[in-house]
Amino acid sequence: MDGTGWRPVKRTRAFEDVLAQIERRIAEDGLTAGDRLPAERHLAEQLGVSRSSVREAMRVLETLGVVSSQVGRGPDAGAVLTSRPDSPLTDLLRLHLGLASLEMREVIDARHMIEQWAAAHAATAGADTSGLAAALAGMDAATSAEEFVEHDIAFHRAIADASGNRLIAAMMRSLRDSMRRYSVEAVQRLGDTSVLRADHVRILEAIGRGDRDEAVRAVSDHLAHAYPSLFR
Amino acid sequence: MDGTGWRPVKRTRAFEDVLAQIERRIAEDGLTAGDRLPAERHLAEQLGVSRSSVREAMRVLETLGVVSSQVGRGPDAGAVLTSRPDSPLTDLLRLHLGLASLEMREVIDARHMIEQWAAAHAATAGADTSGLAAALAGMDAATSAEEFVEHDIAFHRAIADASGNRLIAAMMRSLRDSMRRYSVEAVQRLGDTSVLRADHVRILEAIGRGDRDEAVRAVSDHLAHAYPSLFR
DNA sequence: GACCACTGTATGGTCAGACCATATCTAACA
DNA sequence: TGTTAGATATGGTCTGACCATACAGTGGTC
Repeated sequence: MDGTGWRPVKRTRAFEDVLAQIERRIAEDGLTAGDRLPAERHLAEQLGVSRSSVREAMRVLETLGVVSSQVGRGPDAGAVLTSRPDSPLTDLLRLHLGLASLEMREVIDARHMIEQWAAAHAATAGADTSGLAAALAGMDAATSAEEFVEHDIAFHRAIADASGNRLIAAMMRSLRDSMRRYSVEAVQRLGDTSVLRADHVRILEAIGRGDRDEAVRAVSDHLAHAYPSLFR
Repeated sequence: MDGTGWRPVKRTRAFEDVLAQIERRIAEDGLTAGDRLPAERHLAEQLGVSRSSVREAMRVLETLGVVSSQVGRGPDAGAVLTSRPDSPLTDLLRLHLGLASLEMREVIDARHMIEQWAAAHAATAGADTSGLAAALAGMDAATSAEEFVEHDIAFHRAIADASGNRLIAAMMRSLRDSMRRYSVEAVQRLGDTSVLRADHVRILEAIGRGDRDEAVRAVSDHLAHAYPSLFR
């Protein structure tokens, strides 16, 4: 004991204080996407820290998809609150895949779970399937694996968006984006995409007529065809 | 036209270069959790940028749960690669809930999806249920809603961990952490927790005897009891 | 030899101040 | 009225300094 009072292990860093203050203000003032934060120099003065610390906090918020910074002057300049949960999720997954702290198997399992959920909800909600049809046409017209995958992504993305849950849709987009390269390789390895095409048609039709169970089965079969090595 | 050649809209910022370089090195050198990054000053010199820019990149990586920084000297000091997808996910969800860019309904739907998946896989895998039983005992002994929720979180977390998918388990933990406050209110509003207890016992037993379908149903019923206002 | 206190040093954390690039605003001017 | 030139506020970057921390070494003491 030192008799001077006690200090817990962790000192909070200056930028963490800034983060907490900003988060508090967001909650208290009810700030939402589109609202502006004070300029870095003003925040630094108000909070009694250096501009560097404010900037580090800004980087964190930007990384989390909560603010976006523009230079210059005027109503659109400075740090503006945004709402982009996708790109942080994508970065997160990509980096952790790179670090080998996640295996592709786990990512594909997660995708399986989300795709089934989204297809079921899209079918139940009687979603508009014109976007799906357009993506399908894009796949038919594709002349390279990369191009095919782009439209494939658009197809599955449309299902997720149609599910009506923005969080789950964001997860879906991030998963798909972070495994884009792997998908291209999978398509190249497969060579023939006619099986995938048939799967897509089956999914589209099941959703179109609101057949939930068939939509779920179709998605499941589709993933098994696309990544045969990962399914027993 | 200015005749001097053309410049695309977006200039990359210095810290973004640093990020790209570090990510490249992680991929090329096959760095994984536990490996150290060069010191900030060295990185700054190697990459030809200021230390501030390196620090901003570090904040980003730290936010994404990829590095962790320690001061001091020795083998454990400096920036060390880590693997914590949980805390970034939690921060992400908490901030976006605060920003009202996500609704609680969406978060609970996502939780529903993940809980069902995890319960099904835990049941199929014949998971050890001793952790679940311990959490159940903790809930029985709890004397406040906060305490109850802590053990409740532990219970559901154990199911997610038993599913064998680290990504999905991380999603589960993050979802649950970000809605901790809401859970406490829900328990207080409910008053009597005997219904929840019965649900937990039912889930535990279904997983214990490997009854996948019953586990899924039990989880679904449980969430309906816990958040009655969000289920039709 | 074993232990302990002191000093050195590499690390991240923080700050102050300067300058640049950019985008808008303002006022003078034609 | 339209245009242009300057003023200004913003983020982006750099430099250099100093602090706090925690280990590495060094030397002394027992």
